[in-house]
Amino acid sequence: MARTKAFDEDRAIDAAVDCFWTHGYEATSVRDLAQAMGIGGASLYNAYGDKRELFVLSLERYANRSMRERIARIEMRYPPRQAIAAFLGEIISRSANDPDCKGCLLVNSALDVASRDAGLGKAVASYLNEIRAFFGRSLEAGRRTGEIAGTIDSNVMSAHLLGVVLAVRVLARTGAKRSLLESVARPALDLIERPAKTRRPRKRSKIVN
Amino acid sequence: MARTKAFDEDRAIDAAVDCFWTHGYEATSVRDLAQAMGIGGASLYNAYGDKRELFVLSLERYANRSMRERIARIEMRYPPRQAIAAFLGEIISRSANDPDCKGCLLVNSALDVASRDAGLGKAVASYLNEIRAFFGRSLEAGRRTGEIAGTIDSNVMSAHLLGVVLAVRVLARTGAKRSLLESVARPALDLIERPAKTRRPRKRSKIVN
DNA sequence: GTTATTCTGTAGCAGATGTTCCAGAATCGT
DNA sequence: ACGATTCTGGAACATCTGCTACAGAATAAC
Repeated sequence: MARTKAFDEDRAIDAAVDCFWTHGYEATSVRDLAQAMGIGGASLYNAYGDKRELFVLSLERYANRSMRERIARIEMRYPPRQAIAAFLGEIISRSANDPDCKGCLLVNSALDVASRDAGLGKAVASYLNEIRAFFGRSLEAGRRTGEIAGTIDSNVMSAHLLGVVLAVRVLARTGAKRSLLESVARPALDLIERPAKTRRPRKRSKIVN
Repeated sequence: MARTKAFDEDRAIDAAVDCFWTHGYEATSVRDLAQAMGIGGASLYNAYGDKRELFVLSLERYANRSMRERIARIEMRYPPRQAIAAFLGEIISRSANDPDCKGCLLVNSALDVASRDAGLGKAVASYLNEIRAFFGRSLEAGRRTGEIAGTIDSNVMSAHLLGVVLAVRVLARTGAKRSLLESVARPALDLIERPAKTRRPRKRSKIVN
């Protein structure tokens, strides 16, 4: 027994994600948001309560549609070691073909807003930890199948791989070339290749796109 | 034949650095700056011209007093491979004992402002490249002295090491624990240890503080 | 001491910020 | 058709933004 909303909430959130992603939290005004979402300011406050609450929703939406989707898709499609390479390769490709230098919303937020808002900081850290957990799972699975050397500590290496992701996304935001991004990742990929017991020609893992 | 400035320009710039460092470019207002610097708004504009110009000066000041000082000091004091370990160790220590989660002004700026201002973006990228150059020099020198394996490509590895620095500083800003930061760096440090030609017990390089 | 020049505090500008208020429009159950 | 309830556009709020105008204070050369 009430008037129905005249806008698609999902599309609206996607527009909000895009705003925050491109310009950051502080530099995105509520009016920018409302215009991009195609609604008035009153509707925004009625539907989402607050700029900050809308940002929290946007983070969650981004995590679901971008990060978690990627992890699930890759984890399903590739065996463990290739999954790691595919993940890094995809991040690098995304970052290299990123004319607006948007980078990753989660990483951007980590530096932009997480330090000033403890709650958001915890949320961001938790999202980043999901990436680390993916690497951890893949490393353990790879060790079981023998794709990955048993000498590798998956707790340590998963943190290192998360670090590679962060570094790539930071450099991408400064407009770095693809070759630099690949150099950042290359040694980490080499590390998780099964080291030959007997000397044989080093085969470099192709970065999957 | 004119009135002298009533404030210490160096101290004032340091205060500005601190503001930008803690709160970022956008979230630091000219009034915040003026108050922290202990001067009036008019003096600020008279002496530095602009908020953006003051930021450029602050970046340079920070680079000189923090990054370049560290590089010069470490490069002078340690042999190549230890210099790399010492640099990473110092970054980690700084980041672990950073109650305000300030991180690194250059890295913060890379995400905060570099994407919206091409000029600042180039400046930040250039500063970051100085870190990479330091790693490159150290790797080459280490190869000459035999501390570092000749199989290591210093162009690739220097980018990777820069990546570790970036990752540590990003994670530090989200309040990560020291153990996580050390995990991020550990595999990179292991990589630049001279690999034994004959099997012998792996010795881990201590992270120099 | 005069004078030219530079500095400094205060006040103010126009515009943007996050948020709220309110009258009216649209919907649903009855 | 009615009433209760929810949504919507626009105007308005107080505050903040970067920046400037201006009058006066402090200096250094003469």
